[in-house]
Amino acid sequence: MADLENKVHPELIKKVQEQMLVDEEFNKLGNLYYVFSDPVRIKIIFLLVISEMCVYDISTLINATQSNVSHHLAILKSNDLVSFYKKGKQVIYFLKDDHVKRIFQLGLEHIREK
Amino acid sequence: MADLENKVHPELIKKVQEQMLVDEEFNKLGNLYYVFSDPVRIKIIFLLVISEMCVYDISTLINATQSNVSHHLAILKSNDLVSFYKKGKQVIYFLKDDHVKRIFQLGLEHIREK
DNA sequence: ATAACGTATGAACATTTATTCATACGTTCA
DNA sequence: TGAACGTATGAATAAATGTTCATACGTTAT
Repeated sequence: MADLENKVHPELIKKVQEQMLVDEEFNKLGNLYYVFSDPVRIKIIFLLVISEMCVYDISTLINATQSNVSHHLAILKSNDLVSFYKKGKQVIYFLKDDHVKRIFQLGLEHIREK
Repeated sequence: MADLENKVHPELIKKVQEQMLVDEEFNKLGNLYYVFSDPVRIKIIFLLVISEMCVYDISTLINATQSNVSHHLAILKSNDLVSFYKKGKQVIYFLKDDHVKRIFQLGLEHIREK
């Protein structure tokens, strides 16, 4: 009988392979968290957790240029985390999904503990 | 009285400013999610959610080079998401914190819905 | 002591990313 | 109609990132 202590662990390998996700799922997960990974985007998410908001207010609150905020909102939009509606000249953005709020809050818990 | 419909929204600005996080917290959040944002690292996290594991097994299971996995583990380690112990020649990595597991699972729920 | 094994690390390169600037688009109001 | 406002977009640049390769480190077994 092979000395499993000193080799790869075949029983573990097998167990994991049975539940392995497909690459496309890992990529989607990566994209989702990528959106959260930038300080400017996290700030935008933080704001939208509190309330829907127009681009100008977002720019003001996080001290970023309007252009920069627009670029980041485009990323949030293309990853389906936000949607928007128009109100006169303004574009009001809001979170599409409650998961976004929950992921944000879990992250906040994490960095605040210890 | 100013026409608030067509200007910045001062009452919203004020409300948000009262709960605004400090920049350091936003940066920490960004770093946390950054770790999740790469497909290779997400795969590693997925594996460690299932079980602690040595570097060689991780490399095998996700089809990556040992060097690549080591580099990514270093990132996970420096961001305090994993820890490790040694067992002979092997180094066994494990998740330090249950939040990591929960964040992963929330993300998975998100991408699977709809 | 030396070889074999599992892991870590540094350098180099190609790619991706964020920010800024200039400008265009669409809506409202005069 | 034209000016002002709010927003979007493309190009350019600088910086950050991921992967590979070569090699070093530490442990075990001969």
